[in-house]
Amino acid sequence: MDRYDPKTIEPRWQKVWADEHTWEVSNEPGDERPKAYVLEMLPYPSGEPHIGHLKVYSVGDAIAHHRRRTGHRVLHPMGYDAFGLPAENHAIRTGQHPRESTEASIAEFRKQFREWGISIDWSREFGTHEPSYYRWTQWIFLRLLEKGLAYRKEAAVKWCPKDATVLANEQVIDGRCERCGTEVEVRQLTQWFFAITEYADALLDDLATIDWPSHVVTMQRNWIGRSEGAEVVFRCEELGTDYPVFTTRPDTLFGATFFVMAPEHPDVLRMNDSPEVRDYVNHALTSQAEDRGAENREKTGVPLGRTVTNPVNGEEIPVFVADYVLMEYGTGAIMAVPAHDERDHAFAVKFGLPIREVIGGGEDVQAQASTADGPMVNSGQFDGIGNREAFGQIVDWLQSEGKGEATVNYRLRDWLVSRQRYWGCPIPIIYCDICGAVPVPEDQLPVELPDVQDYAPKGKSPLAAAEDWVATTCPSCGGAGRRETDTMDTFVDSSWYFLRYCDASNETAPWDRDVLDAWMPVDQYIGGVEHAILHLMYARFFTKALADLDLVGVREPFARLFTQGMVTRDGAKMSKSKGNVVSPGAIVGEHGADTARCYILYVGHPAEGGDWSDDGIEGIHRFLARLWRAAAEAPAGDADNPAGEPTAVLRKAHWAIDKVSRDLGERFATHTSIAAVIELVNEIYKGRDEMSAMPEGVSQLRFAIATAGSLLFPFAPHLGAEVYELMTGRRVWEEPWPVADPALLESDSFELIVQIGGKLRDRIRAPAGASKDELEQLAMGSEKIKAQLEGKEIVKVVVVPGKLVNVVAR
RNA sequence: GCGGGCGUGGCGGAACUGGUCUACGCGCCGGCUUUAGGAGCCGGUGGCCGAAAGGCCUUGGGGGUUCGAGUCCCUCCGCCCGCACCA
Repeated sequence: MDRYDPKTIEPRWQKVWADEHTWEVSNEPGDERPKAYVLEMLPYPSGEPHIGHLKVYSVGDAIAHHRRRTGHRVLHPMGYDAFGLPAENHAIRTGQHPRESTEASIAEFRKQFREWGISIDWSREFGTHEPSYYRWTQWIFLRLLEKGLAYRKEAAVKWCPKDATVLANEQVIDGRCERCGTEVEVRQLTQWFFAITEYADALLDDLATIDWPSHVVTMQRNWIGRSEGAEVVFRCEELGTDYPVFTTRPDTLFGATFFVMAPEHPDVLRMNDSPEVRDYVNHALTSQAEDRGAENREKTGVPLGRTVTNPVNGEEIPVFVADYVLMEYGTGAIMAVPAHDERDHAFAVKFGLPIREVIGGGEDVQAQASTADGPMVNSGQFDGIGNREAFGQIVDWLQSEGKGEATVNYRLRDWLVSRQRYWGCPIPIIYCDICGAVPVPEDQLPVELPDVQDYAPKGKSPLAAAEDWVATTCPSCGGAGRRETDTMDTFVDSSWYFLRYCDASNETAPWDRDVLDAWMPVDQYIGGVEHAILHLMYARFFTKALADLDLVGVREPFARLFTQGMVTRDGAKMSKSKGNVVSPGAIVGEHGADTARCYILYVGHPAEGGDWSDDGIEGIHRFLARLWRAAAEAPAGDADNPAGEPTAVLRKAHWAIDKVSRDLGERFATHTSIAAVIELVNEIYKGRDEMSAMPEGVSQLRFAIATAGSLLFPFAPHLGAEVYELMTGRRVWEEPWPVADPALLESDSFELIVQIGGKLRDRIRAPAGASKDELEQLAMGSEKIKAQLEGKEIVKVVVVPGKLVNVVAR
């Protein structure tokens, strides 16, 4: 009883919250409080939680508690993104079923979350690998299929040879597999896709309707990569074929002096299949991303000995194959305008091709491509018109001639969702020789994942080995059928989990529409920036598609997003190879959950990376111990009615209420919130003897201690609850968030800064609430000021009430 | 290269609409307490000069706006993050 001991305090409160189901919220109508859906990104359960988990759930929990205590009905659930490669790779090494290792890990996560005292509604918990969940993942897949948003096609796709599976474009970083870093290959395969590109404009436009960090918005905007321009048809008379190109600069059409095709373009060899061309194409196809993508790389290419016709002036221009043109973007062929495009300029210089300026007033285009605006030149009927206007006029003219039209191009590709892996959600499709790809009927869902002996990928899904499972009957004709053996990308699982939480135990539907609409959207989403494109784009796409299917009532899933920074240790990134990993389990075991949670929120603004140092955590522990001791040793009294003249500690308590409310409610500044409570506790310590000596001081002291516990509760829930109960006998989470008394925020006097010409000359006490005139008189009455102003002419006097008086003199 | 962010003590970092720069913590120094402690408590701590009072300087460098700039503007330097031959 004489020492702060988290080992006894923390389990006691955890038991109260578990026994009373304190954090569960009902879906039944009748609760009139406004709703707040606070959600942290669900963890991927692998091994034990790491320090990043401690951080994200500490931040989210603080927000959830704050919302509850400001009168909201808070949904704060938890689940596990359980399918995925690491568990499967572990299975390949050890033979242990991925379900076993995953569920062991889930059990560990759950245990630690409870030990951390995170306020989760456990009644809504699930893992995405449970048939009762993925049944609905499959159900949604079939809805998308019906709507034409899921489809199967043969395409050149990215293949990771190490993981032996295809990858989505978003999972390829600099030509390498996002997971294992292996360079990806391109393969021609028939795969399942989701038509996310149909939502490209909506995904772009609706960014304006959500409150997200600007860098995430920018990343999504870049990824979607919308460009407005025109498709223009160049005809090759010799082959009798039209070649459309996409350009964002139709105003430069008259400056096109050659034409370039990507090496992958299917017509390259039709144009010219000489050994030289074949060599170039083969070389370009085999040399992969790393050198092809290299910046400012020397341009290479081969002339194809053919020409195409420029539709605006009938000019015949030569055709080249060159690897600076990408097959994936636009049409895989371009019109080259060396005067106004840097890349084309470099190519023209190297191959001695003409450079014709078509927009005047720019730089010397023979030396350098100009991108400046100006009047059109060398452009026939368009000469003299400003290029911006000419843009539209040329498009109109092309359209009327049937040689082109205005189009929009996107960088975004459809989402490839097939994976040739075991540990994922089976795709609910049956192939039949007669009926083709047939959806599994709804009443046969879920298509459960069968057990297999060997998880190792062999270029086809390990599921193919489960022959009893694969062989089935066609739901359409009753003949022999074979199940799809690919599984879905795990990002599909996490693209709708936030919807399932709303109605997690519904067995007849993924959710009830009324229940869903009552909770959605997520009001505050919290997670790492690493998902800025992948998860956050896919989840937005799902929400929009489901809205169009009339299954959800919102078009954006996450109204407000907060991205937290990475935790480093002593300035370095934590990694197993460096051996500098801090395990939350160890820290919590040593210092207690409250200390660990407060420290991680205290080391810096949560949006930025915090630096963990083992020395620093002692300071927080000391502070918590001081607060506990203050409560344990406080003289008896009444904490609710602080009577008498306000003492310094009472003012400090109100100041802390004001500060923490603002920081936690609006600025997410948990570190300065905790600093404010530390200051309050220091104030309590400083004056506790004299205050306890006077009767009204006791109640003010106890009020201040209770306030500290109350304000600390979102960050250190166990100690906050303990201290508050010691002072008031009540449960802090059932109490409203305290409101600062404005009258006590300011003291009755303050230190007035008196400056002459912006330089500090004197400090004097001034009464709070004094008028500008009174402050000015007071300042001018100061002996020091009088002395220094002697013989000078006062030009003007600036008065900032509550702060300073500045005299400008000459 | 393009877009965005940042630069404050020995360290992590505060500073709301321009108004006492360095809150809070770590570290360090001094003291108290303890059988002892790497435990606890109290005090001090931006730099330079000074016994002190006090003075001068200080938010990456330079310039500007202002009575007043960490904060706003220009410029240079440095770091971080995204995008990167996207036509």
